[in-house]
Amino acid sequence: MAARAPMGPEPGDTTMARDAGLRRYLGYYMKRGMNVVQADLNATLKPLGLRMITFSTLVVASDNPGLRQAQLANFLSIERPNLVAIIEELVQRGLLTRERVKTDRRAYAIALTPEGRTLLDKAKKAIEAHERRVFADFSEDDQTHLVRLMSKLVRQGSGDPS
Amino acid sequence: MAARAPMGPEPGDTTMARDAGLRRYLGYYMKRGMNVVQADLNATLKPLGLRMITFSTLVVASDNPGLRQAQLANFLSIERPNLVAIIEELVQRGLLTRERVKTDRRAYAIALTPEGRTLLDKAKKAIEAHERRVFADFSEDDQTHLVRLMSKLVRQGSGDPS
DNA sequence: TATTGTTATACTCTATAACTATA
DNA sequence: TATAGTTATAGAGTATAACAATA
Repeated sequence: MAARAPMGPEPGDTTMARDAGLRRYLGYYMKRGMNVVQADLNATLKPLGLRMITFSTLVVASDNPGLRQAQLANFLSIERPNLVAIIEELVQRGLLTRERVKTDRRAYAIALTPEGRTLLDKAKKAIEAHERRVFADFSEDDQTHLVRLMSKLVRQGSGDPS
Repeated sequence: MAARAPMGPEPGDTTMARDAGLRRYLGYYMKRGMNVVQADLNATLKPLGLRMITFSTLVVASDNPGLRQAQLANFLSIERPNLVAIIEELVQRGLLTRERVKTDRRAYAIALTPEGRTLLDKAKKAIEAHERRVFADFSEDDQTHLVRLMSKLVRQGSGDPS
């Protein structure tokens, strides 16, 4: 490394600033916090061959047996076209069934197979361990606060004045 | 729509569950909150021709004049290859300069142009309005809590026991 | 040998338009 | 005409390997 110049910062001098300018924004803190959660979540699900969206799909399909894809996409807040490959993957792996609805032959009813149930149970345990790990420093109050604050954001985003 | 069957839920019945199974996870609340913030942030920056990453790049470059790309990528928590196109875009638009470092001819020193400064000032004002809008329901205490909780996550993610 | 910036590449996530078959 | 699922496509975001120039 070159010797320090006798006066003033040399190019690339980083005596302090770094990301200080970004720490003025609440959104920056949220992004960094979310990155930590998401990285650990992905690492948690990887050994099970799942991602966040496939895990969520199994959870919602499990809670709403017989759901149609359009409704499933709606509950998952993703576009219908993007759900197609996800469903296809889970059906191919024998985790979901996709059966024609008798009363509407356009639609498919989605449901978990026994194998899907088994994997989902395992994944839920892994996710619960993941949350205990990532939110280890969170008191009960912290957790309540987090849910309250995030819910405020979601209400704000939906234009709901309640 | 078909008449309701006399007993039991028909396929696709959604009398209650929806995403209830996901609401057991703190990460789900964070994801949904983050989605609201990010959607409004992107809409805010779009008229200025900026994205979250280009805005952040201008902020950090502004606070650390003469920074090298590798350091910049480090501060922005992105991989060096992914910064190349971002810098190139901002240089092409006349917002950044990229000059060879005299003492190390491998490296470039990044700095804002006057045009970059002007746009950044405008973007900062837009982002501040965005944060007032999105976090409108947040009290001072809420904001303090949010920063504290997110910082706990970041410490957890970095393995920092402090 | 190691580092800076770069190229090439690939995978995920997301969004839209348009098609088909049904309703 | 409208809806369910699908196809094709395109844009971001992110990650890794490998190269040329320089240290």
